[in-house]
Amino acid sequence: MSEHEMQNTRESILIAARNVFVKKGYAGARMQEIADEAGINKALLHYYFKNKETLFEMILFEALKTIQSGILVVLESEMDLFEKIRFFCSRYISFLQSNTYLVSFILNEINRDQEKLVKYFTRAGIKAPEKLMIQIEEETLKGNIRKTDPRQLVLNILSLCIFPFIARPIVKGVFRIQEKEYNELIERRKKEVPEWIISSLKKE
Amino acid sequence: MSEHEMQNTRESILIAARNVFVKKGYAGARMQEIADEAGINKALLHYYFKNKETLFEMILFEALKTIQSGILVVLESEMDLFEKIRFFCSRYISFLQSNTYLVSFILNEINRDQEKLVKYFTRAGIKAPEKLMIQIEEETLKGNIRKTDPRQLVLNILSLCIFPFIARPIVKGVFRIQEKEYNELIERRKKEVPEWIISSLKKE
DNA sequence: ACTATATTTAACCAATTAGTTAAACTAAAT
DNA sequence: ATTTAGTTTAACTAATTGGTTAAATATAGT
Repeated sequence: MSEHEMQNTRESILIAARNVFVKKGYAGARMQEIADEAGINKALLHYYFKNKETLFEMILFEALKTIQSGILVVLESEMDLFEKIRFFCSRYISFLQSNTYLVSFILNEINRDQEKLVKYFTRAGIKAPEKLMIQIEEETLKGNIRKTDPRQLVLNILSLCIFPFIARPIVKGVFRIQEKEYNELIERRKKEVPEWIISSLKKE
Repeated sequence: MSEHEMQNTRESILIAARNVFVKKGYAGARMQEIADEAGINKALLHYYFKNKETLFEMILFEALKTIQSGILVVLESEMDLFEKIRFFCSRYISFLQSNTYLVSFILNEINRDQEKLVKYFTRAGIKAPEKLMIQIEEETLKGNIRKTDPRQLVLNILSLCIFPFIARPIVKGVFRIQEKEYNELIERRKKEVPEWIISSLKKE
């Protein structure tokens, strides 16, 4: 087998495992099911990953690095405040659209070992967005925006971007929205979320 | 044993189970651990609840009914729009403050059996808030508020109220916020969330 | 006192499951 | 041709776990 095919196998295991972990959570996931979904057998699965825990942790760590390098970096960039909010929200939602597993994967384990989870966050380079928070304080001082706790603003942005992905199955069920329509609804939020945020910042 | 003590045992099992399910999820929860946490033995646990699944479903159903009767009813009341938004947000956050287990409990199983979960929601009487959505449409038509998709507004309210409870451990960890301070931060949101929502509704 | 029910103890079973092992097979690389 | 590494098959083990059972004990209501 070529090194290329080896990468293929490895990759298909990671994707399979990711899917199973998302659907079943860590405790509910079965190594056999992961092997099946990857189209291989259990022996080979253990040949690549020595056990369930390291497999899980590798995926988690990859996921966090993806989040960090894929979007959170935007928060430290040099744009002005409103531009940054618009860019970030839109890009964050796009990012979650093409990485739907991410939220569920992390959410599933959020109550399991919180300390460990936070350690992984920091090890993946995820930290409070200092640059953005300073910008907010500056604009507040200049009187350009309403007096705002930067942490609340960040929390609001994250809430509005992420929650619709978390609550998707419930909202779809309760509001009787089809998958396609729900996706369109999310699509519109790329433009709307930043405007809602900004209108809450503007002085009345 | 009196009927009262019997109720006590039953109740302590439900609370114990709830805690264990929140921390470990359905698959990760152990009947032995639930028994231990309830201060009884496994035999007695099965004497009260015939198996893990029914125990879990009873708790889930109770939780959903609590949400429905505790807060969602507000959405169907006769208040005017802004008043309703203020009342609802504040009350929802209060409710989650005193029922912290609720969000985690539901979240843990959201990817497990989505159809079943939605069935439970409807059986608990949880449905789209027609009254509120009509109010929004009316106010939009009257030109009192910006043109707004009612479903987006509901989603925004839920996002801003619920997400801080979901993301608590991560936000605390990443922003280095202590439990007490985080609670104060949430406390402030009771007044602030509705104002953010309302300012996003007002015409510029 | 008698009954019915709550509770404990302790052993047990059957099924599941993470992980192991060893032998055989395949195919690329040298 | 030989080596090396990926892969399969198939059986196995050791531990865990949901659930059961039966006998003994406790206790409240009658």
